[in-house]
Amino acid sequence: MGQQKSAPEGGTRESERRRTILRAAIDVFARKGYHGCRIADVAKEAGVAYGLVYHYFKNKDELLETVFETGWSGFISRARLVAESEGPLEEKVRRIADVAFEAYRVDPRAVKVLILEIARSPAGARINRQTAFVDVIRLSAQMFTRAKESGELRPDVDPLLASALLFGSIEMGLTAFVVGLADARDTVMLERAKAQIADSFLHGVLVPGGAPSRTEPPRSELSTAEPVRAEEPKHEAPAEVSTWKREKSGTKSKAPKRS
Amino acid sequence: MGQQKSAPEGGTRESERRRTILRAAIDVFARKGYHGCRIADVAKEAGVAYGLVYHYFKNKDELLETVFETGWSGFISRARLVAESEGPLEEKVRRIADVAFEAYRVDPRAVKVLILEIARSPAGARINRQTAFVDVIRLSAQMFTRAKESGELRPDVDPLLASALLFGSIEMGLTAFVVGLADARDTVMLERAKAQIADSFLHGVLVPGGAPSRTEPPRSELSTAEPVRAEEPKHEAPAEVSTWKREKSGTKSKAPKRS
DNA sequence: TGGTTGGCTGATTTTCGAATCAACCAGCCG
DNA sequence: CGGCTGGTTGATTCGAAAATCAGCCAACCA
Repeated sequence: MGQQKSAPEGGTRESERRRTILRAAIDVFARKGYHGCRIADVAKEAGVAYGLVYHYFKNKDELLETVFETGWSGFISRARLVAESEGPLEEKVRRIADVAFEAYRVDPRAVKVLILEIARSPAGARINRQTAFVDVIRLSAQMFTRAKESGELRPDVDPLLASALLFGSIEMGLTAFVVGLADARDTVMLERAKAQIADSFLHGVLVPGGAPSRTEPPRSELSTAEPVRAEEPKHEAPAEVSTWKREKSGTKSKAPKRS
Repeated sequence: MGQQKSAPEGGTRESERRRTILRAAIDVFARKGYHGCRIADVAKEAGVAYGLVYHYFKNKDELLETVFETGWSGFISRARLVAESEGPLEEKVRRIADVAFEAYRVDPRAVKVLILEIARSPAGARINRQTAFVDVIRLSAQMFTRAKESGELRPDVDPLLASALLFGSIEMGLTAFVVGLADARDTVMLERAKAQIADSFLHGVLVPGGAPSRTEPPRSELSTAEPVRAEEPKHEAPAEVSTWKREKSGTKSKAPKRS
C-alpha cells in the first residue's frame, strides 16, 4: 500500500482517477448497497481495472469510509456554520433543513448512501460513523442550549433531545424520498417537505409568543399556492408485504443476480 | 412463515429450540449487525450446533426476515389499533409514542435491530424490511388524513409527510438511547423523551385553538406569498465539498478481529 | 534510443463463511 | 430388545468475492 503520493504535483491527475472511482462507488452503493456489490462492480462502473481500486483504497471498507467522510464532512461543515452563526433560532433551523435538502437535490445518490448505508449501519460501531452523527446532534444541541439561554426556546425542552428530533425529522423526511414514498422529482414537494419539517418542528419548540429579542414574522409561509396535492402518491407498488411468500427455494436467497 | 410442519401440537416443544435460536439471533444482530455476524455466532450464542440453525431456518436471510417480522408484527398491530381507534388525534399520537417506547423498554435489543436494520434494503428488494416500515407510515398517514377531514389537523399539513416526521422523531429519539447518547436506564429520561416527542410534534401540527369537531378551519390560508424566507437557499455549493484530502494512511479498515 | 519510473492491468491466490450432509443419539413402537 | 424416527451435531464442501502480485506500457529522462 505504500503508494506514496509524495509527488505533490502529479496529484491532480492522480486524484482524478481516485475521484472517478469514488464517484463510481457512490453510484454503485446507491444502486446495490454496500454489501450487495463487489469491488469488481465499482471498477467496472468507473471503467478502470479491478486492481486499481486497491491502488487507491486499501480495501472495500476504506472505500465506504471515504465515501462517508467525503459526503458527511460537507454537510457537517455547512451545518456547523449555520449552527454557530448569529441570528434567530427559527432561521437557523430553516437553514439547516435547507442544507440537508440542498445536498439531496445536488446529489441524491450520495445522500441515499449516507442515509441508507451509513446512518443506520450497525457495523458503524467500530468506525466513527455513529460518532459523526452524534457530533452533529451535539453540535445542534449546543445551538439549542444557547437558544434556551436567550429565551428563544421553551424552557421545558431538552436541547439534546430537541436536536435529535430535528435531525430525525429531516432524516425521515429525506428517507421518504429516498425510499420512493414520495416522488423526488417533484420539486414543489421537496420544497414543501422542507418547509413543513422546519415549520412543525419549530412551532412545537419555539416559545409561543415569539422570541423576545426578535420580531418574528407571523408563522406561515408554507403552502404558497398549490393546494396540497392529493395525499396519495400512488405510484410505488403497494408492496406485497404480508404476501411475501418465502419460497424461492431453488433460488439461492442471496443476491440473485449480479450486474 | 408458518410453513413449519402442519402438526400444530408438537409445536411448543420444538418451538422452544426455534425460539432460543431466534432470541440468540436478535441478540447477536443487535450486537454486531446482520452482516457483521456469522451463523456460527448465532449458534454459539444459542448454545446449539451450527447445523441446527439450518434445520429451523432455510438460510440466513430467512432468519433475519423472521426476526424482523416477529418484531414488527407486534408493533404494527398495536400501532394499528391505536391509529384506527376513536378519539382525539392528540391522544392517538401520544399512545403511539407510548407503544414505541414500551416496546423499547421491554426489549431494547430487539428494537435496536429493527431500528438499525430497517431502511437497508438489499438491492434485489427481495426482503422488504422497509415495506413493513412503509406500511406503518401509510397507516398513520391515514390517521392524519382523517384528522384533517375532521378539522383536527392543520389543513396545510401533508398527512404522509407528517406521518414520516412523527416516526422520524420517535425513531431518532429512540436512537439517541440505542446509541447511548442518552442513558437508557434513566426511566425518567425515557418518560420525558416520550412526552417531548409527542408534545413538540403535536404543537406544530395541531390546530392551535384545539379542535372543534367539525369546523372546517376558516384559518385563512397563510397569506404570504413568499416573503418570509429572506435569505433563500444559500445555493449550497457543490455537495461534495472538496475538503477531502484524506490520505489513506493506515486506517485500520477491515475488521480482522472476529469474536 | 535505451533505461527507469509508476500508474495501471487482470489473472491468480486467499480468505471466509454459508450451506450441506453423513453420522449420532434419544425416545418410542412392535 | 432391536429397529425406526426425527431432532441434533459439526466437519466438510464449495462458491463468492476480497486482496495480491507479477508484470505491462506510456511517459519521461539521459
